[in-house]
Amino acid sequence: MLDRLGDRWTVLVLVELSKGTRRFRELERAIPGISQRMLSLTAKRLCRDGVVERTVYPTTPPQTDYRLTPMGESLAGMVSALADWSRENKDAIGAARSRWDREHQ
Amino acid sequence: MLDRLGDRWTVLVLVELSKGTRRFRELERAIPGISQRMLSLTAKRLCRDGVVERTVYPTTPPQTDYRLTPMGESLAGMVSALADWSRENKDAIGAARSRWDREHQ
DNA sequence: CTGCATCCGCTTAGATACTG
DNA sequence: CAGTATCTAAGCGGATGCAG
Repeated sequence: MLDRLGDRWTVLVLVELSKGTRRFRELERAIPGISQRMLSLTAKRLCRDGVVERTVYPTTPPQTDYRLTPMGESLAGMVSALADWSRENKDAIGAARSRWDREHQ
Repeated sequence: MLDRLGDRWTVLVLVELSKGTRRFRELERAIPGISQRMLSLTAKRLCRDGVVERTVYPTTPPQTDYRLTPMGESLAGMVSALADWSRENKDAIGAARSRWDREHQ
C-alpha cells in the first residue's frame, strides 16, 4: 500500500485534494511539472484504492470533480504531516548531505 | 525529500531500525526480499541524509552497526504511523480495488 | 475539457560474481 | 560479515496524437 506513496505524484495530488474538491485542469495547474498522462494515471489509481472519488458532469465541455473519500482524508492527514516534517527538516537534511559529500569527496 | 520514502525499501529499513540498532546482516534478514545491493544503497542514502548513523568496528569478521539519529527517530515515528494506517485500512483498500476491478471489468 | 493509446529513452532494481 | 562491480531487463515518465 505504501508503494503508492512513492509514485512521486501521488503525495502532491493528495496534498492538493486535501485543500478541497478539484477539477482535472485545476490539479494539473496546481502541480507544476505533472503531465496529463501521469495525472490521469495517478488519479485513476487513487480512485481504485478508494481514497479518491470522481464525479463526472456530462456537460459540454465535460467536467470532472475529484475529492477525497473519508479514508482519503485520513491518509492525506498523515501525508501532510510528513510534508510538514520534510519542510521543517529540509535545512538539516541539506546540511547533512553537504557534510557527507564533503567527507566522501 | 519525500522522494526517498518512495524507494520501496527505505520505509522498511526505517521501521526495522526504529526497533533498535541493527547490523547489516540483521537488516538483510529482517527485510525479506531485499538484496545486498539495495540494502547497501538504501542505508548509504539514509546515512547521507543524516537520519541514520553507521558505526564500524574493525574486528574480524568486520561488524557495522546502524541506528537512527534523533532526526531519524522523528521521521521513523511518522513512517510507523503511516505503516499502521496501511495495516488498518488494508482490507478497505482491498475491497475498494475489488469493487473497482469488477465495475471496470 | 478530460482523458486514453502509443512510442521511446532513461532510470532503476535484481541477479550474479567478486573483494577486504 | 559487509559490502562493491557489472550486466541486463523491466518499469516509469515524457511527448505526441487522437477521441468523446
